[in-house]
Amino acid sequence: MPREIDRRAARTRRALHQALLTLMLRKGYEALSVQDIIDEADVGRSTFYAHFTGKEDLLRSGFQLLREELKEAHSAVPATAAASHDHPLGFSMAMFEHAARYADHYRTMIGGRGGAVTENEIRLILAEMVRQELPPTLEGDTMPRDFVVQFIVGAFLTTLNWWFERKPGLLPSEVDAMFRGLVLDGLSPLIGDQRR
Amino acid sequence: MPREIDRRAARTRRALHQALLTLMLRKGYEALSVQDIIDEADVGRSTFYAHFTGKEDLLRSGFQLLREELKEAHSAVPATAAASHDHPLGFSMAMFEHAARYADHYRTMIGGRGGAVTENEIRLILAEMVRQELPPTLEGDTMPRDFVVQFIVGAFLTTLNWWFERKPGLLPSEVDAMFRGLVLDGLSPLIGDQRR
DNA sequence: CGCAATCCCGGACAGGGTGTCCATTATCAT
DNA sequence: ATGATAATGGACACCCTGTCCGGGATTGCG
Repeated sequence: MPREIDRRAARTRRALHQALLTLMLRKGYEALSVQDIIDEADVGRSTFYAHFTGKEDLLRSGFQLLREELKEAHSAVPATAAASHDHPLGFSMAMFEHAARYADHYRTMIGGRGGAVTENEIRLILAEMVRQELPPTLEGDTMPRDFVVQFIVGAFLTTLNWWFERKPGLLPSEVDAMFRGLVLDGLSPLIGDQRR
Repeated sequence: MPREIDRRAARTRRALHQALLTLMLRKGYEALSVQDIIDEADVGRSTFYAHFTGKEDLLRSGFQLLREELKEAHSAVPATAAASHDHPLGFSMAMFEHAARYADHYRTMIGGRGGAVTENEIRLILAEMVRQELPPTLEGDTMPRDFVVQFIVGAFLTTLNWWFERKPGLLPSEVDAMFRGLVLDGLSPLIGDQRR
């Protein structure tokens, strides 16, 4: 059974993650200090460093959580009409569907001001996820693969930002269709154009 | 005529810009302190703050220079075979040709380790440049335009990185052709597919 | 109950970076 | 020569980082 004493530590970690999210939404990532975070989380300074080595460690750890949550969501709610499992871009589709559904969650990380590090961080994480889930049978050369990943991530972030800032009225399903269209239209000439 | 006294100030600024580039290539941007920069440039602390408000100010200013240099290069050496002036993506093409020719210069900013801030900074600058030079007559809706910009910037950075890290033997002209192919193939379905 | 393990806390510390101010010196224009 | 503009070193107050330690609180277990 999970020992109570572990749960205490877990709760502290969760409090810190939550504090980071809250503050990022308000001030952005760059402007944040460890001081701010532990104040928000109401946690001692020493305690923070007992769990994480620094600010970026906390951030990475947070992304790790999001990532696991994402993969789980993808395999758990398997076959959406469009984001089928066997489509080569299925995972990316599912990823965006997830983002569209939990938009607030994503807005925290993408929309927050001063997100220089944050946005690049997100980009890297997303890219890694997309790359890992891309079927290895796309093309021979390595360049197209890298580019496909970049393309998807770009479409992902651009579409979300566009939604948040320009067309907040749209429904998740509409934005989702937009994303799908962009990816398919733009990517078809670059990959084998399988099914479509 | 330009007063000698102004030139002195200009030389100081140039020294600082140069120092920043040199150090970025060696240590990346994040790890840099103002101290390092003024040491490298052999300039007093107070002098630095007399010209710039801080590290990022210096960086921005450096990008500003690059940007002017770029626009000048584009209009001065007008009609390359491929990057014609009247093609809707002409400026982007010229931009990449420039990057391919002065690869070392770009490698400094893109390749340097720890380039989190840097890379996002570059992304923003490039995006702004591309956006401004895109003909306003691409599509009606605003979304495709944002996306086209993102697409181009993504292709730009991805291709350069791929070149630097994976295929350093290729000639600038070959990489250039690759970039052009990617952009045209990927973008044709999204814009009016003009000429091609 | 009592002991040990585990976690959390506050405070203190050295080290380094930042941005500002000022008095002083060097360089240039006329 | 003289006033204007630049550059300088140094000092200062402030904030942030990581680390360390002693003590207090909670939990697991005999």
